[in-house]
Amino acid sequence: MSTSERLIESTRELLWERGYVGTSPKAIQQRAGAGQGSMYHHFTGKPDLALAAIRRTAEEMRAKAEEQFSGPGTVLERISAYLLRERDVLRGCPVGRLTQDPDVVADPALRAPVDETFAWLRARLAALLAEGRERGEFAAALDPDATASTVVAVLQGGYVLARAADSSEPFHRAVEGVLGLLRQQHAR
Amino acid sequence: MSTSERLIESTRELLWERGYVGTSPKAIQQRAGAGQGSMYHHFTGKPDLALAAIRRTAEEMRAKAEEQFSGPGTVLERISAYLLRERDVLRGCPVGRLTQDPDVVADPALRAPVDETFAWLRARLAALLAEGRERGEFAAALDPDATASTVVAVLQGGYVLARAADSSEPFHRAVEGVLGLLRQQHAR
DNA sequence: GTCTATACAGGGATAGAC
DNA sequence: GTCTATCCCTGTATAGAC
Repeated sequence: MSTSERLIESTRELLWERGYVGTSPKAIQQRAGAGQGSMYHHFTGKPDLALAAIRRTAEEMRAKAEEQFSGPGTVLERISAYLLRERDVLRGCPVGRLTQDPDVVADPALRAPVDETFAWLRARLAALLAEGRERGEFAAALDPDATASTVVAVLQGGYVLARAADSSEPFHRAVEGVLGLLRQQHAR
Repeated sequence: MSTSERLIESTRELLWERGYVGTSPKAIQQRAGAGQGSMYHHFTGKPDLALAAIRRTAEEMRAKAEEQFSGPGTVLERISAYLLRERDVLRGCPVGRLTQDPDVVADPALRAPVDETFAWLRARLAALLAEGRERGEFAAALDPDATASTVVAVLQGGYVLARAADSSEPFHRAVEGVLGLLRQQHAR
């Protein structure tokens, strides 16, 4: 792996673990096994490197979600597969955590990939839910847009609850809860 | 207001805005209009002051939630009142944001108030939901514990989506979505 | 491309005067 | 109780040699 690759990967890890404010160029260099000179040769500075890292993480997150969304089964089955997918719950969401970083949110360039990721997720889930409703899988009263946001929020909030409790239990509860509510829509 | 009071209040604001890592003693002192000496006279250091601030914020959050929970109306009405309460959405949750602070989560003393707050919230909502089910407000199939976690997660995740989009819209969508799902439980 | 040297502000705290 | 001085480390970079 090239030095610039290693720098990006190290930055991705550190942003996930410690956020933007908590990640120093020095820490990045050490983890990547690169010197100062290398880093400032390949990137103009911390924001530039962070941007590359955030873009890649966002892209990866969308790709992984799409795997479940375009998988086999009914809409409810695909949404369940997405929600129940193996996740490193206590580490939280590498994209969602950035929303708590004032320096990320304040910089339009850094916030953009985060914004786009959640916008895409919500739209994709809304389309799925609308398709399910069309097929009679869900009650006509179900609001696809609102419910899509709810589903994404349950995941993001589930991570928060898990980290607060230092246990993945509340995350799984929250997912179970929203799936139960969706199933009731189904069973009517 | 006493100096020590002002230090705590300034810390609360800064923790909310910038998190633990992003908040320096110097910034706290400046906002409080206090010198270094004052701060280190009243508190042993940054963690000590943060603990006082976090405790107070957590307490306040529980008190505000309890206002809605013990208010008038059916269970669904009280939960709706809680979810629809006026909130400063783009600022996020002052307690939930701490879960993204590695230094807070790593320190049992700092994490404790955060943990207790969400544990209390989930238990309180679960009790309400169980009461509603008992009264026939909700389907017998509703799982109070899981649904309680879902409701709390929707709020916490709603904040994440709002900050990502730099708009309170996704927050309100997510709330609307979960309320819709709860109402369907009701209308059956 | 990578290294080392250098710079300078800020973080976080202690010491001692008042 | 509060103030100022001082301390050492880290953050974030720039400069220039190799």
